[in-house]
Amino acid sequence: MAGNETGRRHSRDDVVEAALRILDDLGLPDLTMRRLAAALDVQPSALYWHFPNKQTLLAELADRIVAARRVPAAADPAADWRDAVRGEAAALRDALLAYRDGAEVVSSTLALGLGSPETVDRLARAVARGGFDLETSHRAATALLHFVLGHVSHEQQRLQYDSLGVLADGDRSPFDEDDPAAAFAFGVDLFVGGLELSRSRT
Amino acid sequence: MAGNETGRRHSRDDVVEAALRILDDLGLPDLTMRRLAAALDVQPSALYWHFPNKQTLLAELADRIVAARRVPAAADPAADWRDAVRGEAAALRDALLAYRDGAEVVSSTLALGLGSPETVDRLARAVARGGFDLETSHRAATALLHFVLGHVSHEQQRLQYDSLGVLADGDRSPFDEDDPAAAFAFGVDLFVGGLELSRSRT
DNA sequence: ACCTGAACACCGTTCAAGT
DNA sequence: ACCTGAACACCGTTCAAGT
Repeated sequence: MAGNETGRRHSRDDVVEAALRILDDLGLPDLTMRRLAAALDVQPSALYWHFPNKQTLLAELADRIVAARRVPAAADPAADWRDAVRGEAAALRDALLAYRDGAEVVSSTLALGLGSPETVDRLARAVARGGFDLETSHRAATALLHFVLGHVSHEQQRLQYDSLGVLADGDRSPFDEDDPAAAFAFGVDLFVGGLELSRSRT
Repeated sequence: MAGNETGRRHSRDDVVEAALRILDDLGLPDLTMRRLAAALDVQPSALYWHFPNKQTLLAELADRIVAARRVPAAADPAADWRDAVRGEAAALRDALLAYRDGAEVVSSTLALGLGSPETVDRLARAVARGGFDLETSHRAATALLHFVLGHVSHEQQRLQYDSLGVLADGDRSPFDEDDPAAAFAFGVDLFVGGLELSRSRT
């Protein structure tokens, strides 16, 4: 149950893996230091030998979640920059969806300035292949990232509600979306289109 | 200190106003039911006569924060739809910035499906003035809303860091932005441009 | 209509001490 | 190198009872 069958003590990696398991099984609100410690059969204080605090642990989880994303086929340097941007965005969405509450975990550590800048950098590089300057690429990338995180957070929240059966049929807010993948693609295309237009105007 | 100088007991409105004061003075993490009760000179349990739980209280705060936004001059039905969208987005940003952690409060209640759909509806109506169908307007509005909330959350997070003096000079991540208002306008224009392009293609 | 008092079941974090 | 034991200073929420 503790992910370590030999009687040995835990590594930092054991802690992270147990945390990811709790996150995926129970969700972010139930990922507490005390529950994590119990899953590892140690006292809560033992976790503070591996991580200075919970935020740092969450940042590590966020990094692993986004690092697990596939490299899009559109990363092919010969591919059109629009497809590169679409591919990066889709890969990011998939990675966030791979863990329960993944978008929230990544959002929170991003807001705190923790976590690596890799995520926004990759998006910015895809945009830059359209010939945009650094600042434009960067601004577009952060705007797109905000959309992706907001969209997937919302998507995952609905998953939870639906599984809890909280919503009576037809009790859904108009803010909800029947086809999340299509709504996502539409949003991404809005960005791509906006960039395209801004270029054709210079 | 309790906002009620007569010896009378508190109304639901008193509770909300005290909560908004704590939010603005101390921030969302310090807005606890116990602290709120102390500010009103009542026991924590007293709050549960006015609100069933903390989430409902936060939803009320979120509604008040967004309801306080000015109606943009561009709401003039004769104005260009692009300016209407820009105006709504800017008014929303201003409203969120008016309270400490305003964007986070609104985000959290939006994600939970609480709070009124007014916010996304207003944006959707502005978009619809460009002649887009209902679904397109709605999708564009939610995408734009996600950008606005993500952007302002990040902006407010940085305000907090700066005021705490946590960041050594030049220690800022490339995800940060020197001119938030310009970056915001750029992001909004990306949306507007994308919509414009999508229309010119039909 | 609005609140008290007391309790329940939790949190994250620190720190001296142990092996 | 990794963990225990005990504590500190908190949380949100419930519920019977009071005025």
